[in-house]
Amino acid sequence: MGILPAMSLFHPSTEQIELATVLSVLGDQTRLSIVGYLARNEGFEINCSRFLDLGSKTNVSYHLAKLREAGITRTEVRGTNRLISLRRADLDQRFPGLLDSILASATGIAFDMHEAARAELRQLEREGAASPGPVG
Amino acid sequence: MGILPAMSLFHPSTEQIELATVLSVLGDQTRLSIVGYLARNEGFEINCSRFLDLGSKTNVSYHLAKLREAGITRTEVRGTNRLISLRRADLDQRFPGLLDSILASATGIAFDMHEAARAELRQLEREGAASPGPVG
DNA sequence: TCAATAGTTCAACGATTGTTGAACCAAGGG
DNA sequence: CCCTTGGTTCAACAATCGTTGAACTATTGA
Repeated sequence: MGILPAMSLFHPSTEQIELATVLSVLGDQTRLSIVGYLARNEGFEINCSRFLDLGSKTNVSYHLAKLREAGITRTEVRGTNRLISLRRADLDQRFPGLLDSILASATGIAFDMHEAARAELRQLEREGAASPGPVG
Repeated sequence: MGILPAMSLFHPSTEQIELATVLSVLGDQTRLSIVGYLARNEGFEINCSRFLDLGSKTNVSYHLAKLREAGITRTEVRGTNRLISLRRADLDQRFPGLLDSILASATGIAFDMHEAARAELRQLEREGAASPGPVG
């Protein structure tokens, strides 16, 4: 329908991010786990499959869409896969201190994705061309 | 049925308060309004009827129960009515900074209960026996 | 004692949520 | 070119949510 070059995904602008929406979207263990993982791995390129042990492929897709539509994460299309990142700056600007206090409160929850995965991630970053610097 | 002196309402202990529950319960405009009002009126005796312009009696009762069961508010039975208060100390202990950042982020929302009501409240506090000091 | 007051419980409802499998689509790599 | 890989869309589902009016309970005050 659209004549847009590469159908990009919807992201609310910073101003459009709603507190009640952010809170209700974050009021879910799975999503909290995803956000916690993203927070501890900022600067790395995280794609959807990284969260497959939190649910089925469909399910992860569902939760990531919720996070994106709420303005909590950004999803950039990179070839055949999506890179997910926290919209930390935007959230900090809109709701100062909120994300940090939530992340701090969330420590010790199940988003402690098995170390195997994290090690593998580092390994991939190392041997892949990508540097661990900020995405984009 | 119970042999308890005065069937008190259920309140989770501080340790039992769950982050995801708090966030999802606060992810609702009506509840956010209630909590905002309670925060700006700490020390005053607030009863359920104070929130009647946010919904029907049944509805307010429903939301207040949600807040209480999540550990966000405390409800004490005082004669024929209930006094509602924020469990600020408990929340601060469990999730430091969280409540404050939410309240700060929530400013400017509809929980700006018409000034008439606030004036009336002060009036009642003044002419009633109760002092405006901390409840309890 | 009787009635008013403050609030809860109940049953019902339509709407939204989280989850799933099957089908689908869009790049890239052999 | 075909097929694999990474991810979305769809239809369906059971479960929970927010809302309502009617009935109910409990306490207080005349």
